[in-house]
Amino acid sequence: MSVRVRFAPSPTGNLHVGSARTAIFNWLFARHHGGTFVLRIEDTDQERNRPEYTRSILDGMRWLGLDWDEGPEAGGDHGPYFQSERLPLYREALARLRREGRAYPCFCSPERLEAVRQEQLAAKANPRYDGTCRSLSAAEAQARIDAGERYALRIRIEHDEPVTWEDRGKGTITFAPEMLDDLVIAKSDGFPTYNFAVVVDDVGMAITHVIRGEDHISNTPKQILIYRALGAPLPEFAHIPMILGADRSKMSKRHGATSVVEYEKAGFLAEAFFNFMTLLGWSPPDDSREIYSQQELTDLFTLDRVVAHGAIFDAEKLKWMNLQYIKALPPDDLYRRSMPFLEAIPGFPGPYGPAALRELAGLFRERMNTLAEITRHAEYFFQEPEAYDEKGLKNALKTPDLPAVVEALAARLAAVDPFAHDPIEAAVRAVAEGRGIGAGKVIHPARLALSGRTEGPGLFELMAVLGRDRCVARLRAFLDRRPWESIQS
RNA sequence: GGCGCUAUCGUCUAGGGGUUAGGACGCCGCCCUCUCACGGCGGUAACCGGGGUUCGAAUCCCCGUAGCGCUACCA
Repeated sequence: MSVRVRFAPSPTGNLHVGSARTAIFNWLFARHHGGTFVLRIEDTDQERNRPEYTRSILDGMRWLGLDWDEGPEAGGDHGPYFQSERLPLYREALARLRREGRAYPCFCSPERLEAVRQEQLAAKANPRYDGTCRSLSAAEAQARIDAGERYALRIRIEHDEPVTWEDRGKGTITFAPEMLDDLVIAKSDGFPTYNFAVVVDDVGMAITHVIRGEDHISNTPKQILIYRALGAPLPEFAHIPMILGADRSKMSKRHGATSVVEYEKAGFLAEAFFNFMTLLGWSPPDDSREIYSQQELTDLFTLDRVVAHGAIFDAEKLKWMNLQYIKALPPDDLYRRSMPFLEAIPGFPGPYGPAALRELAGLFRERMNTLAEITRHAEYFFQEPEAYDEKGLKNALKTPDLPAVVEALAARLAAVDPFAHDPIEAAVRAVAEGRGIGAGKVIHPARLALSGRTEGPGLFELMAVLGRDRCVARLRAFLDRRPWESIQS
Protein backbone atom coordinates (compact mmCIF):
# COMPACT_ATOMS: atom_id res chain seq x y z
CA MET A 1 0.00 0.00 0.00
CA SER A 2 1.44 3.33 -0.96
CA VAL A 3 2.06 6.10 1.52
CA ARG A 4 -0.50 8.86 1.87
CA VAL A 5 0.13 11.71 4.27
CA ARG A 6 -1.59 15.01 4.81
CA PHE A 7 -0.99 18.49 6.06
CA ALA A 8 -4.11 20.09 7.51
CA PRO A 9 -3.72 23.74 8.48
CA SER A 10 -6.49 26.01 9.73
CA PRO A 11 -6.69 29.30 7.87
CA THR A 12 -6.56 31.38 11.01
CA GLY A 13 -3.29 33.09 10.15
CA ASN A 14 -0.32 33.03 7.83
CA LEU A 15 1.70 29.85 7.55
CA HIS A 16 3.31 29.48 10.96
CA VAL A 17 6.90 28.35 11.35
CA GLY A 18 5.77 25.37 13.42
CA SER A 19 3.14 24.36 10.89
CA ALA A 20 5.65 24.76 8.11
CA ARG A 21 7.98 22.29 9.80
CA THR A 22 5.13 19.80 10.11
CA ALA A 23 4.34 20.33 6.44
CA ILE A 24 8.00 19.86 5.51
CA PHE A 25 8.32 16.57 7.38
CA ASN A 26 5.12 15.28 5.83
CA TRP A 27 6.26 16.34 2.39
CA LEU A 28 9.70 14.83 2.84
CA PHE A 29 8.17 11.58 4.05
CA ALA A 30 5.79 11.42 1.10
CA ARG A 31 8.45 12.23 -1.48
CA HIS A 32 10.97 9.86 0.06
CA HIS A 33 8.50 7.01 -0.26
CA GLY A 34 7.08 8.06 -3.58
CA GLY A 35 3.76 8.59 -1.81
CA THR A 36 0.99 11.15 -1.95
CA PHE A 37 0.99 14.45 -0.11
CA VAL A 38 -2.50 15.74 0.59
CA LEU A 39 -3.37 19.28 1.61
CA ARG A 40 -6.60 19.72 3.53
CA ILE A 41 -7.91 23.03 4.81
CA GLU A 42 -9.56 22.79 8.22
CA ASP A 43 -11.84 25.76 7.96
CA THR A 44 -14.69 24.80 10.25
CA ASP A 45 -14.00 27.43 12.87
CA GLN A 46 -16.38 30.12 11.68
CA GLU A 47 -15.09 32.69 14.15
CA ARG A 48 -11.41 32.64 13.40
CA ASN A 49 -11.17 31.58 9.78
CA ARG A 50 -10.36 34.11 7.10
CA PRO A 51 -10.37 33.08 3.45
CA GLU A 52 -7.32 35.24 2.66
CA TYR A 53 -5.26 33.10 5.00
CA THR A 54 -5.93 30.07 2.84
CA ARG A 55 -4.34 31.96 -0.02
CA SER A 56 -1.43 32.96 2.19
CA ILE A 57 -0.83 29.41 3.41
CA LEU A 58 -0.86 28.09 -0.15
CA ASP A 59 1.61 30.79 -1.18
CA GLY A 60 3.85 29.99 1.75
CA MET A 61 3.93 26.33 0.83
CA ARG A 62 4.72 27.06 -2.78
CA TRP A 63 7.49 29.39 -1.68
CA LEU A 64 9.00 26.52 0.29
CA GLY A 65 8.69 24.21 -2.67
CA LEU A 66 6.09 22.02 -0.98
CA ASP A 67 3.88 20.88 -3.82
CA TRP A 68 0.82 18.84 -2.97
CA ASP A 69 -0.69 16.06 -5.02
CA GLU A 70 -4.24 16.48 -3.80
CA GLY A 71 -5.93 19.50 -2.33
CA PRO A 72 -6.97 23.03 -3.19
CA GLU A 73 -6.03 23.99 -6.75
CA ALA A 74 -4.75 20.45 -7.31
CA GLY A 75 -7.92 18.36 -7.20
CA GLY A 76 -7.89 14.66 -6.38
CA ASP A 77 -10.17 11.69 -5.86
CA HIS A 78 -10.62 12.10 -2.14
CA GLY A 79 -12.15 15.55 -1.96
CA PRO A 80 -13.53 17.91 -1.13
CA TYR A 81 -10.38 19.24 0.50
CA PHE A 82 -12.01 21.99 2.51
CA GLN A 83 -13.65 20.75 5.67
CA SER A 84 -16.39 23.30 5.23
CA GLU A 85 -17.47 21.37 2.13
CA ARG A 86 -17.40 17.99 3.80
CA LEU A 87 -20.41 18.43 6.06
CA PRO A 88 -22.49 15.77 4.29
CA LEU A 89 -19.70 13.27 4.87
CA TYR A 90 -19.64 13.99 8.60
CA ARG A 91 -23.42 13.81 8.83
CA GLU A 92 -23.43 10.48 7.10
CA ALA A 93 -20.81 9.06 9.46
CA LEU A 94 -22.70 10.44 12.44
CA ALA A 95 -25.97 8.92 11.28
CA ARG A 96 -24.32 5.58 10.79
CA LEU A 97 -22.84 5.59 14.28
CA ARG A 98 -26.25 6.40 15.77
CA ARG A 99 -27.91 3.70 13.79
CA GLU A 100 -25.34 1.23 15.06
CA GLY A 101 -25.76 2.41 18.61
CA ARG A 102 -22.15 3.56 18.81
CA ALA A 103 -23.20 7.13 19.43
CA TYR A 104 -25.95 8.53 21.62
CA PRO A 105 -27.57 11.89 22.18
CA CYS A 106 -26.54 13.79 25.28
CA PHE A 107 -28.84 16.43 26.70
CA CYS A 108 -26.57 17.63 29.47
CA SER A 109 -26.31 21.40 29.60
CA PRO A 110 -22.92 23.06 29.31
CA GLU A 111 -23.54 24.49 32.77
CA ARG A 112 -24.05 21.10 34.32
CA LEU A 113 -21.05 19.67 32.53
CA GLU A 114 -18.94 22.54 33.77
CA ALA A 115 -20.14 22.02 37.33
CA VAL A 116 -19.24 18.34 37.20
CA ARG A 117 -15.85 19.22 35.83
CA GLN A 118 -15.17 21.66 38.63
CA GLU A 119 -16.21 19.11 41.19
CA GLN A 120 -13.85 16.53 39.75
CA LEU A 121 -11.05 19.03 39.57
CA ALA A 122 -11.61 19.96 43.20
CA ALA A 123 -11.40 16.28 44.08
CA LYS A 124 -8.05 16.21 42.25
CA ALA A 125 -9.44 13.79 39.74
CA ASN A 126 -9.15 13.71 36.01
CA PRO A 127 -12.26 15.44 34.63
CA ARG A 128 -14.44 13.18 32.50
CA TYR A 129 -18.05 12.84 31.48
CA ASP A 130 -20.16 11.22 34.19
CA GLY A 131 -22.32 9.26 31.74
CA THR A 132 -25.67 10.75 32.67
CA CYS A 133 -27.22 10.34 29.24
CA ARG A 134 -25.43 7.15 28.37
CA SER A 135 -28.17 4.87 29.59
CA LEU A 136 -31.17 6.83 28.35
CA SER A 137 -33.54 4.53 26.51
CA ALA A 138 -34.00 5.07 22.81
CA ALA A 139 -37.61 5.97 23.38
CA GLU A 140 -36.84 8.51 26.05
CA ALA A 141 -34.10 10.09 24.00
CA GLN A 142 -36.37 10.34 21.00
CA ALA A 143 -39.07 11.91 23.13
CA ARG A 144 -36.74 14.61 24.34
CA ILE A 145 -35.52 15.26 20.85
CA ASP A 146 -39.10 15.55 19.64
CA ALA A 147 -39.73 17.97 22.46
CA GLY A 148 -37.12 20.19 20.93
CA GLU A 149 -34.36 19.72 23.48
CA ARG A 150 -30.88 20.58 22.29
CA TYR A 151 -28.42 17.72 22.31
CA ALA A 152 -24.90 16.79 21.38
CA LEU A 153 -23.80 13.40 20.15
CA ARG A 154 -21.38 11.35 22.18
CA ILE A 155 -19.50 8.29 21.18
CA ARG A 156 -20.13 5.21 23.31
CA ILE A 157 -16.86 3.77 24.59
CA GLU A 158 -17.32 0.07 25.07
CA HIS A 159 -14.11 -1.18 26.58
CA ASP A 160 -12.07 -0.43 29.63
CA GLU A 161 -8.66 -1.33 28.41
CA PRO A 162 -5.83 1.11 27.98
CA VAL A 163 -5.45 2.67 24.57
CA THR A 164 -1.94 2.21 23.30
CA TRP A 165 -0.08 2.65 20.07
CA GLU A 166 3.43 2.50 18.67
CA ASP A 167 4.24 6.07 17.90
CA ARG A 168 6.81 6.41 15.12
CA GLY A 169 8.24 9.43 16.86
CA LYS A 170 7.89 8.65 20.54
CA GLY A 171 7.72 4.91 20.93
CA THR A 172 4.94 3.16 22.82
CA ILE A 173 2.38 5.55 24.27
CA THR A 174 -0.36 4.37 26.60
CA PHE A 175 -3.41 6.07 28.04
CA ALA A 176 -5.24 4.45 30.95
CA PRO A 177 -8.98 3.80 30.41
CA GLU A 178 -9.86 6.18 33.24
CA MET A 179 -8.50 8.94 31.08
CA LEU A 180 -11.00 8.35 28.32
CA ASP A 181 -14.69 9.15 28.30
CA ASP A 182 -17.63 9.31 25.96
CA LEU A 183 -16.45 12.30 24.02
CA VAL A 184 -18.66 14.60 22.01
CA ILE A 185 -18.46 13.98 18.29
CA ALA A 186 -21.22 16.34 17.18
CA LYS A 187 -22.03 19.65 18.76
CA SER A 188 -25.60 20.70 19.45
CA ASP A 189 -25.50 22.82 16.31
CA GLY A 190 -24.99 19.63 14.34
CA PHE A 191 -21.39 20.37 13.42
CA PRO A 192 -18.78 17.69 14.03
CA THR A 193 -16.13 18.28 16.65
CA TYR A 194 -12.52 18.62 15.62
CA ASN A 195 -11.43 15.13 16.60
CA PHE A 196 -14.33 13.55 14.79
CA ALA A 197 -13.88 15.56 11.62
CA VAL A 198 -10.19 14.77 11.52
CA VAL A 199 -10.79 11.05 11.74
CA VAL A 200 -13.59 11.03 9.17
CA ASP A 201 -11.31 13.00 6.85
CA ASP A 202 -8.24 10.90 7.42
CA VAL A 203 -10.26 7.75 6.84
CA GLY A 204 -11.96 9.23 3.79
CA MET A 205 -8.67 10.41 2.37
CA ALA A 206 -7.05 7.04 3.04
CA ILE A 207 -4.26 8.57 5.08
CA THR A 208 -1.69 5.96 6.05
CA HIS A 209 0.62 8.06 8.23
CA VAL A 210 -0.47 10.87 10.50
CA ILE A 211 2.60 13.02 11.08
CA ARG A 212 1.88 16.02 13.27
CA GLY A 213 3.09 18.07 16.22
CA GLU A 214 3.36 16.45 19.62
CA ASP A 215 0.72 18.80 20.95
CA HIS A 216 -1.68 16.32 19.35
CA ILE A 217 -0.58 13.34 21.42
CA SER A 218 -3.47 13.64 23.82
CA ASN A 219 -5.92 13.83 20.94
CA THR A 220 -4.67 10.54 19.61
CA PRO A 221 -6.38 8.13 22.03
CA LYS A 222 -9.66 9.91 21.41
CA GLN A 223 -9.17 9.60 17.71
CA ILE A 224 -8.23 5.95 17.99
CA LEU A 225 -11.53 5.35 19.74
CA ILE A 226 -13.30 7.05 16.86
CA TYR A 227 -11.43 4.95 14.30
CA ARG A 228 -12.60 1.86 16.16
CA ALA A 229 -16.20 3.02 16.30
CA LEU A 230 -16.03 3.70 12.60
CA GLY A 231 -14.54 0.27 12.01
CA ALA A 232 -11.68 1.88 10.13
CA PRO A 233 -8.07 0.68 10.10
CA LEU A 234 -5.64 2.74 12.15
CA PRO A 235 -2.96 4.74 10.40
CA GLU A 236 0.57 4.99 11.73
CA PHE A 237 1.03 7.92 14.07
CA ALA A 238 4.22 9.94 14.30
CA HIS A 239 4.34 12.85 16.70
CA ILE A 240 7.15 15.23 16.04
CA PRO A 241 8.66 17.67 18.53
CA MET A 242 7.64 21.30 18.72
CA ILE A 243 9.59 24.31 17.63
CA LEU A 244 10.24 26.56 20.59
CA GLY A 245 11.10 30.17 21.24
CA ALA A 246 14.28 31.19 23.03
CA ASP A 247 12.63 30.63 26.43
CA ARG A 248 11.64 27.07 25.49
CA SER A 249 7.94 27.79 25.33
CA LYS A 250 5.81 27.29 22.24
CA MET A 251 6.90 29.73 19.59
CA SER A 252 4.72 32.82 19.60
CA LYS A 253 4.68 36.41 18.44
CA ARG A 254 6.76 37.67 21.30
CA HIS A 255 9.61 35.48 20.11
CA GLY A 256 9.86 37.46 16.90
CA ALA A 257 8.84 36.47 13.42
CA THR A 258 6.58 33.42 13.53
CA SER A 259 5.19 33.26 10.04
CA VAL A 260 6.98 32.02 6.99
CA VAL A 261 6.07 35.05 4.93
CA GLU A 262 7.97 37.27 7.34
CA TYR A 263 11.14 35.36 6.59
CA GLU A 264 10.50 35.66 2.90
CA LYS A 265 10.07 39.42 3.24
CA ALA A 266 13.19 39.64 5.38
CA GLY A 267 15.23 38.31 2.49
CA PHE A 268 15.72 34.70 3.45
CA LEU A 269 16.08 32.23 0.60
CA ALA A 270 13.43 29.53 0.53
CA GLU A 271 16.03 26.82 0.04
CA ALA A 272 18.00 28.02 3.07
CA PHE A 273 14.88 28.20 5.17
CA PHE A 274 13.87 24.73 4.09
CA ASN A 275 17.31 23.34 4.84
CA PHE A 276 17.36 24.98 8.25
CA MET A 277 13.89 23.82 9.22
CA THR A 278 14.66 20.26 8.21
CA LEU A 279 17.64 20.17 10.53
CA LEU A 280 15.44 21.28 13.42
CA GLY A 281 14.57 17.99 15.05
CA TRP A 282 15.99 15.77 12.35
CA SER A 283 19.53 14.93 11.34
CA PRO A 284 20.99 13.14 8.36
CA PRO A 285 22.99 9.94 8.85
CA ASP A 286 26.18 11.84 8.11
CA ASP A 287 26.18 14.53 10.74
CA SER A 288 29.21 16.40 9.44
CA ARG A 289 27.43 18.47 6.82
CA GLU A 290 24.87 21.23 7.21
CA ILE A 291 24.00 22.22 3.68
CA TYR A 292 21.68 19.90 1.81
CA SER A 293 19.58 20.39 -1.28
CA GLN A 294 15.90 19.60 -1.18
CA GLN A 295 16.58 16.53 -3.30
CA GLU A 296 19.27 15.25 -0.96
CA LEU A 297 17.00 15.78 2.01
CA THR A 298 14.24 13.90 0.25
CA ASP A 299 16.56 10.97 -0.39
CA LEU A 300 17.84 10.93 3.19
CA PHE A 301 14.70 11.61 5.20
CA THR A 302 13.39 8.90 7.52
CA LEU A 303 11.18 9.22 10.58
CA ASP A 304 13.49 7.18 12.79
CA ARG A 305 16.03 10.00 12.71
CA VAL A 306 13.58 12.55 14.06
CA VAL A 307 14.50 13.48 17.63
CA ALA A 308 12.02 13.29 20.48
CA HIS A 309 12.56 16.67 22.09
CA GLY A 310 11.66 20.21 21.14
CA ALA A 311 14.05 22.53 19.35
CA ILE A 312 14.65 26.23 19.83
CA PHE A 313 14.45 28.21 16.63
CA ASP A 314 17.87 29.86 16.40
CA ALA A 315 17.63 32.79 14.03
CA GLU A 316 21.42 33.29 14.17
CA LYS A 317 22.06 29.91 12.65
CA LEU A 318 19.37 30.54 10.05
CA LYS A 319 21.21 33.71 9.04
CA TRP A 320 24.46 31.83 8.72
CA MET A 321 22.79 29.22 6.58
CA ASN A 322 21.16 31.88 4.44
CA LEU A 323 24.57 33.39 3.79
CA GLN A 324 25.85 30.03 2.64
CA TYR A 325 23.06 29.92 0.09
CA ILE A 326 23.53 33.54 -0.98
CA LYS A 327 27.21 32.90 -1.56
CA ALA A 328 26.40 29.98 -3.80
CA LEU A 329 23.91 31.87 -5.96
CA PRO A 330 24.88 32.32 -9.62
CA PRO A 331 25.40 36.04 -10.40
CA ASP A 332 22.21 36.36 -12.39
CA ASP A 333 20.14 34.74 -9.66
CA LEU A 334 21.69 36.91 -7.00
CA TYR A 335 20.83 39.97 -9.04
CA ARG A 336 17.32 38.85 -9.86
CA ARG A 337 16.50 37.84 -6.29
CA SER A 338 18.03 40.99 -4.83
CA MET A 339 15.91 43.15 -7.08
CA PRO A 340 12.97 43.66 -4.72
CA PHE A 341 15.36 44.87 -2.07
CA LEU A 342 17.33 47.08 -4.42
CA GLU A 343 14.12 48.68 -5.59
CA ALA A 344 13.47 49.73 -2.02
CA ILE A 345 16.50 52.02 -2.03
CA PRO A 346 15.63 55.71 -2.45
CA GLY A 347 16.99 56.89 -5.76
CA PHE A 348 16.91 53.46 -7.39
CA PRO A 349 17.89 52.75 -10.12
CA GLY A 350 19.83 55.96 -10.56
CA PRO A 351 22.04 55.95 -13.65
CA TYR A 352 22.71 52.22 -13.53
CA GLY A 353 21.79 49.75 -16.21
CA PRO A 354 21.20 46.04 -15.66
CA ALA A 355 24.86 45.14 -16.08
CA ALA A 356 26.00 47.63 -13.45
CA LEU A 357 23.25 46.59 -11.06
CA ARG A 358 24.28 43.01 -11.45
CA GLU A 359 27.84 43.98 -10.53
CA LEU A 360 26.56 46.01 -7.65
CA ALA A 361 24.60 43.12 -6.17
CA GLY A 362 27.69 40.99 -6.48
CA LEU A 363 29.64 43.43 -4.31
CA PHE A 364 27.51 42.48 -1.33
CA ARG A 365 27.25 38.76 -1.91
CA GLU A 366 29.43 37.86 1.04
CA ARG A 367 28.40 40.83 3.11
CA MET A 368 24.73 40.13 3.67
CA ASN A 369 23.06 37.47 5.74
CA THR A 370 19.73 38.27 4.15
CA LEU A 371 18.94 39.81 0.78
CA ALA A 372 17.12 42.61 2.56
CA GLU A 373 20.39 43.84 4.00
CA ILE A 374 21.43 45.06 0.58
CA THR A 375 18.92 47.87 0.95
CA ARG A 376 21.05 49.50 3.62
CA HIS A 377 24.41 48.32 2.35
CA ALA A 378 24.03 49.81 -1.10
CA GLU A 379 22.34 53.10 -0.24
CA TYR A 380 25.27 55.29 -1.18
CA PHE A 381 25.29 54.04 -4.73
CA PHE A 382 22.01 55.86 -5.23
CA GLN A 383 22.44 58.87 -2.99
CA GLU A 384 25.34 61.13 -2.17
CA PRO A 385 26.66 60.44 1.31
CA GLU A 386 25.10 62.98 3.63
CA ALA A 387 27.59 62.56 6.43
CA TYR A 388 30.94 60.94 6.96
CA ASP A 389 31.70 58.40 9.60
CA GLU A 390 33.40 60.14 12.50
CA LYS A 391 35.94 57.45 13.22
CA GLY A 392 36.72 57.38 9.54
CA LEU A 393 37.39 61.11 9.55
CA LYS A 394 39.72 60.81 12.51
CA ASN A 395 41.55 58.11 10.69
CA ALA A 396 41.72 60.13 7.50
CA LEU A 397 43.52 62.89 9.38
CA LYS A 398 46.43 60.50 9.75
CA THR A 399 47.02 60.93 6.05
CA PRO A 400 49.49 63.75 5.71
CA ASP A 401 48.14 66.65 3.68
CA LEU A 402 44.80 64.95 3.23
CA PRO A 403 43.20 67.51 0.87
CA ALA A 404 46.13 67.36 -1.50
CA VAL A 405 46.01 63.57 -1.58
CA VAL A 406 42.32 63.53 -2.30
CA GLU A 407 42.71 66.15 -5.01
CA ALA A 408 45.55 64.22 -6.56
CA LEU A 409 43.41 61.11 -6.58
CA ALA A 410 40.48 62.94 -8.15
CA ALA A 411 42.69 64.33 -10.88
CA ARG A 412 44.28 61.01 -11.57
CA LEU A 413 40.97 59.13 -11.65
CA ALA A 414 39.54 61.61 -14.11
CA ALA A 415 42.04 60.31 -16.64
CA VAL A 416 41.61 56.58 -16.01
CA ASP A 417 40.30 54.76 -19.05
CA PRO A 418 38.75 52.29 -19.13
CA PHE A 419 37.36 52.90 -15.69
CA ALA A 420 37.76 49.34 -14.47
CA HIS A 421 39.21 47.53 -11.48
CA ASP A 422 42.82 47.11 -12.57
CA PRO A 423 43.44 50.55 -14.05
CA ILE A 424 41.75 52.08 -11.02
CA GLU A 425 43.99 50.14 -8.69
CA ALA A 426 47.04 51.25 -10.64
CA ALA A 427 45.94 54.86 -10.36
CA VAL A 428 45.30 54.71 -6.63
CA ARG A 429 48.62 53.04 -5.95
CA ALA A 430 50.41 55.52 -8.14
CA VAL A 431 48.99 58.39 -6.09
CA ALA A 432 50.19 56.76 -2.89
CA GLU A 433 53.59 56.10 -4.32
CA GLY A 434 53.88 59.57 -5.75
CA ARG A 435 53.38 61.05 -2.32
CA GLY A 436 55.46 58.47 -0.53
CA ILE A 437 52.65 57.11 1.64
CA GLY A 438 51.12 53.69 2.09
CA ALA A 439 48.23 52.73 -0.15
CA GLY A 440 45.94 52.47 2.86
CA LYS A 441 46.43 56.16 3.49
CA VAL A 442 44.72 56.81 0.18
CA ILE A 443 42.26 53.97 0.14
CA HIS A 444 40.57 54.62 3.45
CA PRO A 445 39.95 58.33 2.99
CA ALA A 446 38.76 57.57 -0.52
CA ARG A 447 36.21 55.06 0.68
CA LEU A 448 35.05 57.55 3.26
CA ALA A 449 34.67 60.32 0.71
CA LEU A 450 32.84 58.05 -1.70
CA SER A 451 30.51 56.24 0.66
CA GLY A 452 30.65 58.06 3.96
CA ARG A 453 31.53 54.75 5.54
CA THR A 454 34.52 52.85 6.81
CA GLU A 455 33.38 49.45 5.70
CA GLY A 456 32.12 47.98 2.49
CA PRO A 457 33.27 46.32 -0.69
CA GLY A 458 36.84 46.58 -1.93
CA LEU A 459 37.52 50.13 -3.03
CA PHE A 460 38.48 49.37 -6.61
CA GLU A 461 35.40 47.35 -7.42
CA LEU A 462 33.28 49.88 -5.61
CA MET A 463 34.71 52.65 -7.77
CA ALA A 464 34.27 50.67 -10.95
CA VAL A 465 30.55 50.31 -10.27
CA LEU A 466 30.11 53.88 -9.10
CA GLY A 467 31.69 55.18 -12.29
CA ARG A 468 34.36 57.76 -13.01
CA ASP A 469 32.24 60.90 -12.93
CA ARG A 470 30.57 60.12 -9.63
CA CYS A 471 33.86 59.16 -8.06
CA VAL A 472 35.54 62.36 -9.06
CA ALA A 473 32.53 64.46 -8.08
CA ARG A 474 32.28 62.88 -4.64
CA LEU A 475 35.97 63.30 -3.96
CA ARG A 476 35.69 66.99 -4.84
CA ALA A 477 32.51 67.36 -2.79
CA PHE A 478 34.42 65.92 0.13
CA LEU A 479 37.10 68.57 -0.39
CA ASP A 480 34.51 71.33 -0.58
CA ARG A 481 32.79 70.25 2.58
CA ARG A 482 36.01 69.85 4.56
CA PRO A 483 34.27 67.59 7.11
CA TRP A 484 37.53 66.71 8.86
CA GLU A 485 37.69 70.23 10.26
CA SER A 486 34.81 69.54 12.62
CA ILE A 487 36.66 66.65 14.15
CA GLN A 488 38.62 67.17 17.32
CA SER A 489 41.36 64.63 17.61
C1' G B 1 -4.80 19.26 40.12
C1' G B 2 -4.71 15.04 36.44
C1' C B 3 -2.48 12.81 32.23
C1' G B 4 1.27 12.68 28.57
C1' C B 5 5.97 13.82 26.34
C1' U B 6 11.04 15.26 27.00
C1' A B 7 16.12 15.85 29.26
C1' U B 8 24.26 15.61 25.68
C1' C B 9 28.19 22.27 25.02
C1' G B 10 24.44 28.97 25.52
C1' U B 11 21.74 26.95 20.74
C1' C B 12 20.87 22.85 16.72
C1' U B 13 22.60 17.96 17.11
C1' A B 14 25.85 12.97 16.52
C1' G B 15 26.83 8.94 19.42
C1' G B 16 25.09 5.24 22.81
C1' G B 17 27.46 -0.36 27.88
C1' G B 18 34.46 0.55 27.60
C1' U B 19 35.10 7.17 22.84
C1' U B 20 40.52 12.25 24.27
C1' A B 21 31.86 12.42 24.06
C1' G B 22 32.17 14.22 17.38
C1' G B 23 30.07 18.16 14.03
C1' A B 24 27.49 22.98 13.22
C1' C B 25 25.84 28.10 14.96
C1' G B 26 27.51 31.70 18.44
C1' C B 27 31.64 33.60 21.14
C1' C B 28 37.23 34.35 21.68
C1' G B 29 42.21 34.32 19.41
C1' C B 30 45.49 34.00 15.18
C1' C B 31 46.15 34.17 9.79
C1' C B 32 44.55 36.35 5.07
C1' U B 33 43.65 41.63 3.94
C1' C B 34 42.62 48.56 1.65
C1' U B 35 37.98 48.42 5.65
C1' C B 36 33.92 45.29 6.53
C1' A B 37 32.66 40.64 5.29
C1' C B 38 34.09 35.87 3.33
C1' G B 39 37.68 32.13 3.98
C1' G B 40 41.59 29.20 6.75
C1' C B 41 43.54 27.59 11.50
C1' G B 42 43.04 27.13 16.74
C1' G B 43 40.28 27.68 21.31
C1' U B 44 35.84 27.94 24.71
C1' A B 45 31.81 24.83 26.22
C1' A B 46 27.77 19.35 27.57
C1' C B 47 26.00 13.78 29.06
C1' C B 48 19.75 17.24 34.94
C1' G B 49 20.11 14.74 40.14
C1' G B 50 19.88 10.17 43.03
C1' G B 51 19.59 5.05 43.28
C1' G B 52 19.86 0.20 40.78
C1' U B 53 21.79 -3.55 36.98
C1' U B 54 26.94 -4.42 35.40
C1' C B 55 33.79 -5.90 35.80
C1' G B 56 32.32 -1.13 33.64
C1' A B 57 26.64 3.56 32.71
C1' A B 58 26.42 9.54 29.68
C1' U B 59 24.26 5.05 27.25
C1' C B 60 19.73 0.04 30.20
C1' C B 61 15.93 0.21 34.56
C1' C B 62 13.54 2.92 38.65
C1' C B 63 12.67 7.33 41.43
C1' G B 64 13.13 12.47 41.75
C1' U B 65 13.53 17.27 39.58
C1' A B 66 12.74 20.56 35.71
C1' G B 67 10.72 22.13 31.04
C1' C B 68 6.93 21.69 27.66
C1' G B 69 2.16 20.03 25.93
C1' C B 70 -2.93 18.56 26.59
C1' U B 71 -6.71 18.83 29.93
C1' A B 72 -13.92 22.17 25.76
C1' C B 73 -20.36 21.01 22.50
C1' C B 74 -11.91 25.47 19.99
C1' A B 75 -9.27 23.75 16.13
